Amino acid sequence: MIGAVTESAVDAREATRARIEAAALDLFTSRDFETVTADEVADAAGISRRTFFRHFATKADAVWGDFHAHVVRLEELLAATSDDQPVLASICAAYVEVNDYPGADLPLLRERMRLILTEPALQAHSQVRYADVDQVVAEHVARRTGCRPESLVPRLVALSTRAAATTAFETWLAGDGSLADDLHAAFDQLAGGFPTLR
Amino acid sequence: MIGAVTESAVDAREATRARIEAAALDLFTSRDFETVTADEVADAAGISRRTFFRHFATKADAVWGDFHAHVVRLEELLAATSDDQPVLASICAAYVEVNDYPGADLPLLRERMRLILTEPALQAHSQVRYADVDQVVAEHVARRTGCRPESLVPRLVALSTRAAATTAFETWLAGDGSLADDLHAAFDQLAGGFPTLR
DNA sequence: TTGTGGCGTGGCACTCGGTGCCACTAGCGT
DNA sequence: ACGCTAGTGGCACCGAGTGCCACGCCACAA
Repeated sequence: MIGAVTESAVDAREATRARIEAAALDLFTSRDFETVTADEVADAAGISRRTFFRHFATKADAVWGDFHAHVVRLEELLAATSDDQPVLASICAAYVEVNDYPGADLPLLRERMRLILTEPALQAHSQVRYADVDQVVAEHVARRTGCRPESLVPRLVALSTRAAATTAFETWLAGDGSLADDLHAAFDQLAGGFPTLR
Repeated sequence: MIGAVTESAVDAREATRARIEAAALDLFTSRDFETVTADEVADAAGISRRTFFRHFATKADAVWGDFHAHVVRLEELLAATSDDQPVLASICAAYVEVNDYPGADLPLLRERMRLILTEPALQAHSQVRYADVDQVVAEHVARRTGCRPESLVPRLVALSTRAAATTAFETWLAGDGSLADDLHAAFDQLAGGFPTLR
């Protein structure tokens, strides 16, 4: 193994980060998000309050794993799509792929999403995180359609596909099907202009 | 003037509320939202910090006028729509109607929306306010389609029409056309399943 | 072995948003 | 004149987040 010693520092940092994340999710699940203080999470993770905020800029951020990595991955998936595929289909496929978790991680994902979608403070915070996703999607649409990312169609596609993804998460949480199926169902409705509404 | 005396109490309350709102919008416009403290807004409005938080639960709430009234009005407009009209058309019409401001108020609306759409803290806060709108729209769609408001189509229509409205506000802010036109353009794209994307 | 420099950490003090509590005052009806 | 009510200001408090400093640990060089 190369540099096993030098890795230890990084590993330790990642380990504490994971401990904080686990402790936070645990506490936020057993009680309301707002009633849990940062001190309590820090105590449960065995670190100081100050260190908690060195690992996570916000109490809310402890709920989102490494979300930035997901955004980057989504960007790569979109960049790799073929131009033959319809734009909406490429976005749907990318959303499905980036949310393709191994079965063992699904309970964790459920809890995360339940918190984000139901706790008001987290729901508010999500808007800021999702803004990055919107920008990535809008740039992809702009690339495909040849217009600016800030113009109507790219922005609308970005926001409404995210609406589809959010709705899919809602129905996934309420039921017991697969997330991929729910995503496809929502995207089909959207791409078809809501056929069931005449 | 009729009842000038008895009205004075209510009028005074509404007047201070309006003063706070004006002072807040003024300060948030001239500087960043986050750098303006509640104390400064209170001082500018000639009231105490404590009183500020009696009129507005949150610093962010001072930016939104009487938003609850708008939600109620939207609900009434949706309830009054004819069943002959396609669902999306009725929602579009309601959005257009509820955002039909007199020309003199447009600069104010522009400033409000610019803040809400660009300042991260306000963008996050907006999610909580818009959740009420989503619920009202979802219930309307549920009424029209005969399914539960929490099911896929009502929720997706609610979230994606709000996405359309948000996008319309973005393009309206960037350009110099009418808000109604931008709303119609966005809703047309959405209802047509994004025809320009093949 | 002995520096020495970097990095993660803990503790402290501070700002600011938001809340509960109490006391004061002005207007109103009796 | 009396009490009632509603709006207000002041105060103390909590919790999120930040800047600062000092400590300890580990790698690396002499």
